[in-house]
Parts: sequence; C-alpha cells; structure tokens
Amino acid sequence: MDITNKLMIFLEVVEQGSLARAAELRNVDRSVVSKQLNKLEEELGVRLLNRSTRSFSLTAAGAEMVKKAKELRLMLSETVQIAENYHSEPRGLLKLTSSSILGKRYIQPVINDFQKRFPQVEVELRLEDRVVDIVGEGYDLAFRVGPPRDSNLIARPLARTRLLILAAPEFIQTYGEPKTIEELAELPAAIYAGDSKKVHELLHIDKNGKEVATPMRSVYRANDGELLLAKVISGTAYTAVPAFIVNDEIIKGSLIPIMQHIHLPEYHKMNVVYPHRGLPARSQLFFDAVKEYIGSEIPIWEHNIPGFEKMYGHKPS
Amino acid sequence: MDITNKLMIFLEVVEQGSLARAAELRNVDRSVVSKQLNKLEEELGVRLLNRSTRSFSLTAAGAEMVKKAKELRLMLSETVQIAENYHSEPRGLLKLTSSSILGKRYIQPVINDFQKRFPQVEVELRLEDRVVDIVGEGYDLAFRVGPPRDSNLIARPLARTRLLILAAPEFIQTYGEPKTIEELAELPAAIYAGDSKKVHELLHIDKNGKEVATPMRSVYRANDGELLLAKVISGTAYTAVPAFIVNDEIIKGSLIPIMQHIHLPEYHKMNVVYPHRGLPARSQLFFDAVKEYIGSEIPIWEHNIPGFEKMYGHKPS
DNA sequence: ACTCATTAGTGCCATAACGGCAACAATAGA
DNA sequence: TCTATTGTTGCCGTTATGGCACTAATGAGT
Repeated sequence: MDITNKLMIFLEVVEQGSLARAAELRNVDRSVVSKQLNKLEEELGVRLLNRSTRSFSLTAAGAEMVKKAKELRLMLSETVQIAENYHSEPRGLLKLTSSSILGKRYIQPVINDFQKRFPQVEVELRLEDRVVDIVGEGYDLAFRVGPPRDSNLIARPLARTRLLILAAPEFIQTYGEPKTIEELAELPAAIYAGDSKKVHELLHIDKNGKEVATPMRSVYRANDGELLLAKVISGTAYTAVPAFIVNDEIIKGSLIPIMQHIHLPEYHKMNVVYPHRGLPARSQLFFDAVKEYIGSEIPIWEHNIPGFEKMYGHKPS
Repeated sequence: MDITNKLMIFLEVVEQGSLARAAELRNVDRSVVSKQLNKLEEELGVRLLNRSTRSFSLTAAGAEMVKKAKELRLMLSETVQIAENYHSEPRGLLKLTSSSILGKRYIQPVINDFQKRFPQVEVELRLEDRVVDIVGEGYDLAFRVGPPRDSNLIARPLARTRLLILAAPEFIQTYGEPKTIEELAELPAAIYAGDSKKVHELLHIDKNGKEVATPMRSVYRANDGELLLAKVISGTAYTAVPAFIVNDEIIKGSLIPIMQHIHLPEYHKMNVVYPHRGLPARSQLFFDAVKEYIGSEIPIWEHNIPGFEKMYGHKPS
C-alpha cells in the first residue's frame, strides 16, 4: 500500500472523526487503520494527528495535509473517470442511497433491467431515511426529495412531487368531510417526522395568493410514509403527503383525496444528488434509467391518482 | 502497490521510452514493470499503451492519462514537500549530478561537513558529463555550467566562470609566445568536446568592442577537463578553459596564462538546476553550503590564478 | 532473407507486506 | 468506580510483490 492510499485513510479518519469509524467504513479492522496511519506519519516524518483513545486533534502539518489529501482524492477520482470514459461498457460498483419508499418503489424496479443491459455494473442500494454523508460514505447517487443541504453537492431534478391530502372513507363517515382549512385543522392528523424534517403545518395558497401555514393537529407521527398511510387507512387520521407515497390506495378506494378545492403550493422536486461534476458513465446511465421509469413529464405515481391534474390548484405542465 | 504507484510506473515508461529503461531507472526487474503496467490497465479497464517488444504507442486514453499522471506526480511531490516543511531536521535522499571536475572539486568537499550538520540526509553524487534527464532520473540538484536546456527547469546562479588560455613553459619555449589572435590560431590546441558542446572556436572582443570567433587548430579533444590540462602540461598544446578547471598548476608554474592582454567575454555562469520551485529543505541547505564553499563574490578557484582580475579585460566585480 | 541483440511477457517461487485476531492500556461518560 | 469503546501492538495466516528463467517478438545490421 503506498502513500496515496495511506493519505486516503488519513483523510477518512479525519472526516469520520475516529479511526474506528473509518475502519468500519472501509470494512477493515481498526488495527489496519492504526498501523497505516502510523506508517504514513513515519514515511512523511511528521505527526499528522495527536490522538488518544477517545479523540484526536490535527497537528498543523495534519491540517495542511488534509487539504492536500482532498485534492489528491479529487484528482484520483478524475483519473479513474478518464479511464471510465473510455470504457466500452460501464462497469464497477454503483452505490445508491434513497429513502425507504423511494428505493423500494422507484429504484429497485429499475435495477434488474439495468443490470441486464450492463452486466458489469454491481449495484448497492441502501435505504436510509436519516441524513447520510454522501461523500463520506462513498455514494455515487443519492435520491432525495428537496434540495441538498450541502452546497458542494450537485442536484439534478428527477421528477416533480406534489402533495395531496388523504383520508379513509370511514374517517369521513366519522368526522364528516371538511370544507375549509379551519375545519381540517380541527381533525386528527398523521404527520411525517423524519430526522431532518417534520411536516406539522399545512401550507396552502389563499384567495389573495398568499401562502398560509395552518397547524395540523397531530395524533400520530412516523418517519415512514407507509406507516402514515396505514394509520390513515385505519380511518383514525388524515395526512398530507407527497404523491409518490401513494400506491394503489386511491384506485382501490381505501383512501380518498379530500379538500381538493384548496390550492397547495408546489412541493420539493425529487432530485438525484451526487458529489461532483463528471458522473461516471454508470451513474449517468442509471439516472437516465430511473428518469425513464418515473417518466419525464408526469411521474409514474401520479397515474395512481385519477384526476390529480385538476386537484389542489395545480397548473398543467 | 496501488493505483498511484502504478500510474507513476506508467508515466516513467512513457517518459523513458521503454519498459526496460523504466525498470532500470527504478532498479527493479523488467517483469515488475510489465506486470504492474498490465495490472494498471486491468484496474482501469482500458488499454494505455499499444506495445511490441521494440516500441510502443500511447492510446488516446493513455495520452490523457499521461497528463493526469503528471499532475498526480506533481501533487504527490507537493504533498511530500509539505511534510518536509515540518521536519525539524532535513532528512531523506539528496540526489545530485554534476560534471566530473565540478563534482570532485567543489561538491564532494562540501558533503562531509554537510552530513555532520544534517546526519539524516543521505547524499548521492553522480558525475555525468553527458546530458542527463534531471526530472526523469530523479535528481534534486544538478550542477551545471551554462543555462539549462529545458525551460521547465529552474536555474540559480552559483558562481561566475571565466575563461583563461593556458600553455606550459615548454610549449612557449618550443613555439614562442603568441602575441596576436592570428598567431594563437596557428598553434596546436586541445579543445573540450563533451556530449553537448565542443569548444572549437575562441571568442574574444576586438578593439571595436565586437565579439570575434577565431577557429582553434585542434590536435586533441577530450570530454574531461583534467585530460585537457594533462595534455597542455605535456607542452604539446594550449587550451582555453574555464577557471574552475584549474587547480594549483599555475601556482606551481606548470601552466602559464598566455594572451592575457586580449579581452575575453564573460563565460557562462555555474548554476544549480532543479525541476520546480519549492526546494526541499535539504536541497536549499546543500545549495547554500556549496555556495559558501565556492564563495559568493570571488569563486574559490580564482584564488589559484594570481592576478586573474587584471587578465583578459575582466571588469572588477 | 537471415542473424542477433534486445525487449516485453509470463510461470514459478521466495519473501515482504497486508490484514485480522486477540489482548491490553487509555479514556470519556454514566 | 465502573463500563463500553477506542487506539495500539504482537503474532500469524494470506496475499501481493519482486526476481529469475525462459520464451516469443522485433528492429537493426549484414
């Protein structure tokens, strides 16, 4: 193992905050990281990290070396990228992350065909509803709703996602169908509560064209869309969710879009996020495959909602 | 061995023009280079070189990869440089090249003291009168007379070198002392003939201030200054040489500066040449040590030529 | 066209480096 | 004070490296 790889290990230790986590990330023993770090410092003749068993700090040399190592990593990935540009067939590992539903419904179904077309590509799909470190954990693509939080990442739109408000027929029988926002606000709600966001207010556009936030009376929270739908189907709450969460519930009559007359603002787009320009071919091809699967005009999930175009004040595309 | 080192091997093959020469440079078996190159191509999934047993050509990918590899090499050396800046003591190998006389007379004598001061520095001094590839052969410093041929190299002046015309007393007894350039031109001459330059004409500045080249009647050529002096001491030829070649011959009376009244132009400076800015500490320190040894005003070799300041129309410093 | 010196490639094998395991010391939080 | 976790290091099995020997290819010289 030579100096560049050792520098990459060093960089990962710094970025992950511990040798142990860097080792876990690399799927190697902690001793490997410890020994290679020691060797690096010996080779360079300078201490990079002051470390104890629970923490470390960068030396001045280490801080400067971190910058250099980042440049090296970028350059190395550009180098590999150059080679990949000459590949007749895409190859290598494609490491993807997305939220649970996104992954199961809209990514997983694409993979088999994709791998038939490109048998030399290995795909790893990890469903993470938490905020992940896309760069640090080595993802090629991350599928997300909303803009990325890290401005160093690049986001490319995949599809629009629009909200709708759902209730079960039994819920309506029990509470009556609400006609105004005020009436809705009094009803029990199931809301999404993920690591990074909670939807505890409903935004709508009033008659004057202003965005108004109305608190929802939360009786249930979950970080999984399917859990939310299950609660709503049980007839004990309504929910406001993006359309991609809906499967065939509306078609089957298990769920009914309610308050269709109100004007909801456009929700965040679904994006693909990745670390830097110049996607490997396999990433670009997979992105294209998912986009084709979802549909570039009307997303596939909107086909599960008859008449969706006319609801909630949506403008036709 | 991982990808960076393999890329460095690839680059060296390209720069050296053959696997065999790259192997020689690295002091490894040819099979090592062959195997690592093949591995690199396998890892990148692209052919970099089309090769036969006698030649190779770069593929398009290879050409692009060469550029990248050069950037990587530069970045790696900057990385090592950063570390070296933090060394409390200079350390590592200092690889030097110079011509034979330069090395023996003005570099070798500096090394012991230098290594007493900096015991962690290993010095390799190679005497090469041929043109060497400073970058390709991994030299830290090259000691040269005259400007470097490669504009990517940096030259820092070390000392002035001035010519003088020497003959033995016996030569003068045999041929008489020449009084004009024309008379000199008729006499047998020993001339320097290295790989890169031959001194077969004598330049002088005439009464009108113009540089005039006068052919020398060569009866002897050598690529070593000491060989030239030996021939001149034998009384069978005169020579025109830079002053640093002279040892104690003039003081002992074995050689006499002749034609002192003519005006010789300033000769090339002695330079230290190195590949790029940001010398490692040990290089800078060695440069300083040699400069101090030679003398920053009047070079040490001029002390072997009494009255040299007043000869050949030299302007005082 | 032939010969020859040199180069590139590859199988085999000894050696060195790598990576994992286990044990231990250090440490931060409870 | 205790405990869980982290970083370090000795030891050992595995893997990669590097060298040797051999072979095929090739360009220069005759």
